[in-house]
Amino acid sequence: MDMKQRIAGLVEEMLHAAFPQAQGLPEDLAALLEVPPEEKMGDYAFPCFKLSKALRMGPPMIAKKLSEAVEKPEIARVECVGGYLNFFFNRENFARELLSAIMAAPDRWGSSEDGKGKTVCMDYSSINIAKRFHLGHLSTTVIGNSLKRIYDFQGWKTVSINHLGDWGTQFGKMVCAYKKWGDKEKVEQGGVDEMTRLYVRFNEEAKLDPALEDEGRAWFKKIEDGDEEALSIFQWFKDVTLKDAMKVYDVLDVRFDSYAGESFYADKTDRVVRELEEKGLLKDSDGAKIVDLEEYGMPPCLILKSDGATLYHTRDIAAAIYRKETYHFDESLYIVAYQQDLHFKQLFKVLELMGYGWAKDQCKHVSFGMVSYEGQAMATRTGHVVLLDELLTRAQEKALAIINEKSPNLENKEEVARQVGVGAVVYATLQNNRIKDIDFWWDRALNFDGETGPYVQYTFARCCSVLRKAPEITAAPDYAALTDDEAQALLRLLSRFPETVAEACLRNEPSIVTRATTEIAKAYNKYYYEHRILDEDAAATAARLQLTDACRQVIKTGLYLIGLAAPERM
RNA sequence: GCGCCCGUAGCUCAGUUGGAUAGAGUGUCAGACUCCGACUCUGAAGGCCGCGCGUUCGAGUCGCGCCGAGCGCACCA
Repeated sequence: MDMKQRIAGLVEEMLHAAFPQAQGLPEDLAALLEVPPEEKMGDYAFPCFKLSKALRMGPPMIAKKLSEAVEKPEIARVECVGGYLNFFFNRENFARELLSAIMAAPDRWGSSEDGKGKTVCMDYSSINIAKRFHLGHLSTTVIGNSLKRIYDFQGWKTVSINHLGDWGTQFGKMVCAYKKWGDKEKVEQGGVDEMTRLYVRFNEEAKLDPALEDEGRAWFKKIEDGDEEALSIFQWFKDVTLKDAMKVYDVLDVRFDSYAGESFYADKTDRVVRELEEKGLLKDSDGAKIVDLEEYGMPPCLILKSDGATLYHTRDIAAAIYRKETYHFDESLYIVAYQQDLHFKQLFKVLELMGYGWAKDQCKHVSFGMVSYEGQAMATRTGHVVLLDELLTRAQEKALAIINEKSPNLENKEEVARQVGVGAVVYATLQNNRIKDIDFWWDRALNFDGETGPYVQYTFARCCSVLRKAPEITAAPDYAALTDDEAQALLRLLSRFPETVAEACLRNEPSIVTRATTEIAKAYNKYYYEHRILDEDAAATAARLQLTDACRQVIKTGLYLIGLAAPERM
């Protein structure tokens, strides 16, 4: 049931019939087909401009010649407008075929086998140990989560990796501070906040007593060397941080296959350095070891500090190679803000220079915009931040207040409030192209009107409600009941959903799914408003219910793909 | 200074191998709906698509140059 392909086949037949002698015509006619800007112009349009040269004829004349060539039952009529050939579906036939195709496997509509046998690694969320989970981490987390679901739906094997930021001298200082002034109870209770307090105190005291710095570094060295005490404290810090983070991941319904972070690669960097050395890529520069990237127009990639310590790049090179060797990925995505564009360009180039050709076309930096708070950059130090658990909590409270007002008798209010409140936040994050910067304002974030997550969820609940109220119908659906403009507009959107999901996957752009799902919700609400679904005509009602059911299923899929729940009542 | 990215309605944004009269939401104003869920629907107003030049039958889309904003540019991650 791919109308686009069928129209393309039809155009080919028409071309043969009208111009049997023609040479040099385009191969892929489906790629030329367009969706007209307005519905009244038809369901698909074939622009004849590109044929003009080969046929030595003006586009309008070509359109006219073609339109005389063929008749088909699934096409009601063909119109020539300027250089366009506009196809109008046989509406009843379209409704019948499309709904049959969707209902054959409703929860799979939009899925594909494009990624069958292929593996994709995706690095996202990647939180730092001993730091609060704030708004700045939301984009990577929800974009990654959505892409995981989209790739999965397209048949890929997905490996989601939370590349923890758990390496660096600050952790030595933190352990040192804990040994000096820490309290087990307080850390258990206060979690990340208590660790931050210890770290801040360390830095303050180190200003007065510079010897502390050396002590902190010594503790990090102990972590590196696997000292039992240092390691156990550090591991405990990690556990406490992750426990906090898990609460947020649970609320968001986000899962990872791996938590191998920077420390995991600490013992894999020697090999990287050795390999770079052997391949003659390493150069000394001011006591540090670098890979010179000047001929590629980039600053050098720093591999070892002058004190011999590894760097971000070193561990990322090790991680990329490890992932390739462990998962044999066909694609490896890094869902990280655009600030790190250069970092990833350097990383991929160095891998390529090392002889890992796959880095060039399989590793991709999926970058996204920055988030600011009321026009200013967020800064933990000054307290100008939006903490994620606070945002999610407030959104849930707002949702609960609305539910108490509108649906006081709802059974599982708390759970629905979570789905709707969190849905509003996640939806807003995935609504625009990911490259766009986001400026956060509380009033906007907590507004559930207009094109929002709750609007789409509401439409889903409305579909469920109609289906619950429907009587048992044995009559076969009468698809002639779905030939009106509103039903057809909705059917068109449903029919294009599969190509939309495929495009979102190809472009690593969840917002495409967000918007397509919203369009379907809008079209359903308009249909619902203009037409009575349940009436005396059983066969017509059956058709309208099937449309409602198909719509419900596709909205549910769309919501799932961007990481939102679909409550049946709200 | 160099590099990357962005600039479309008051605001937030769609618009991708160049294609028909540039579209949504929001806000403003005006309406509809006694109903299968009023978190619904309709309409109006609102545009030198940052500016200029070029390529083309055709440019919001491609190229070049400018202007403006953001990000980045070696021992943090």
